[in-house]
Amino acid sequence: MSLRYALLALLSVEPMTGYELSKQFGSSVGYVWHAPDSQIYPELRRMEKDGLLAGEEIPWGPRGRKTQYRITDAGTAAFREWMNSPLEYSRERDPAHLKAAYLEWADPAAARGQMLAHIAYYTTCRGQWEEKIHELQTGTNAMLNKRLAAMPKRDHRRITAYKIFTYEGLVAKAQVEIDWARNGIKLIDSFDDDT
Amino acid sequence: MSLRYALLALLSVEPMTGYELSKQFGSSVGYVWHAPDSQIYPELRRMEKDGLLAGEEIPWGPRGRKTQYRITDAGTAAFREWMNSPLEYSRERDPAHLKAAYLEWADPAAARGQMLAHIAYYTTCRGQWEEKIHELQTGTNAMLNKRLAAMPKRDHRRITAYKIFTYEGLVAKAQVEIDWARNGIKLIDSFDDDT
DNA sequence: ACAGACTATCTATCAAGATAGTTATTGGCA
DNA sequence: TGCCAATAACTATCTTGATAGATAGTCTGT
Repeated sequence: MSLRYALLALLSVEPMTGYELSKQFGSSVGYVWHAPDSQIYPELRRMEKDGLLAGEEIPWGPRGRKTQYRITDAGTAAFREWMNSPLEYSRERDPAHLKAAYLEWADPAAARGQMLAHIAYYTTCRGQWEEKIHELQTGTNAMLNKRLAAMPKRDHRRITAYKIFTYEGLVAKAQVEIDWARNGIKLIDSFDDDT
Repeated sequence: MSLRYALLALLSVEPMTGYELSKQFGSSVGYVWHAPDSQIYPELRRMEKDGLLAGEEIPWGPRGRKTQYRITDAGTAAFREWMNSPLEYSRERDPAHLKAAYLEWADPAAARGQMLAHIAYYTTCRGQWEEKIHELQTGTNAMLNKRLAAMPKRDHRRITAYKIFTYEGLVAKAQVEIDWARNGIKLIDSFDDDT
């Protein structure tokens, strides 16, 4: 159900087409929520049917046309309600840690390789998130600027701070994964040496 | 697909029935992988059909019977192969951080409540994981002792170390979430005060 | 003898997510 | 003018996961 709210979040800034939304899922919100277009288009239609969005067919060139979705009052209310309701925590499901618990089954080389891949993956994530923080701090984030333009000036600092807070949390998470995997390599090495 | 490998991991220690396995998902492995029995029973049957497990009907009381599954050589090989193959990282999907990015939409009280719930949830997790570490360190973990009994003595330290390493990673993750939410509360308070 | 908790298994349905396509138009550039 | 990348949208299938129940036998204690 979070896809629905991720879409409402984006459309709360400005109306967008399904295509534009699916692009967003590859950049901005994409860092906290990802979805392919094959999930987005049907969900948008469902949301329109539920009255959360209003779709408008707009022409695109001589023959082409596209549907731009605008959030309705009901949509805004639904989003606000979701924001005010507690989050349900679903059970842990963490393949990386599941595998780590049985690392003695892997060859030392493969185990090391997986730890390095873990480090590489989270290093990339951390880099992208740090870049986001930089954009937010320097006022060069397009989405944020659009959002701020539609909001009273006194809320600007608060809105920006929450975004930075979010990405800082993600950076910290990535850092923990990196540190953990580094310890993993040390551990693997220590047992590989004294064979 | 990880459910399959979580089951193989458990059955690599000793044969178990579907019921026993589903109990395990509520305790030991349950902390890194959870699944309801309605997923476990069909998966076990599929795995038997695929030759990874061998099921044996064993009587239980006068009329009752249960199926105990034992890992086959093909099952062991499949598990080892999974352990040696790199993990695919799926895209981020993190409702807590998604919500945090739009925290200005929530009432300060609700926002604070969610941060407190986040802290409470991860504090519970951290406690359980720390307890697991304690069990592993003091040799009081039943599953680990069974596994060690079936393994050459020289591997004992390594096997135990990997388990502890896993849970230490989980504890660190939980700690980061707790610290993050604490910062969140500070942030919310700072904006709520100067209204 | 019966209640009640626990063991054991199975089914059905639904939502969510992953994967891999198909179709068609636009707009820039060589 | 023709090619190609980008825009725009849709469809189908499959797997996974979530939720709620149905069924039946066992074991312990009163």
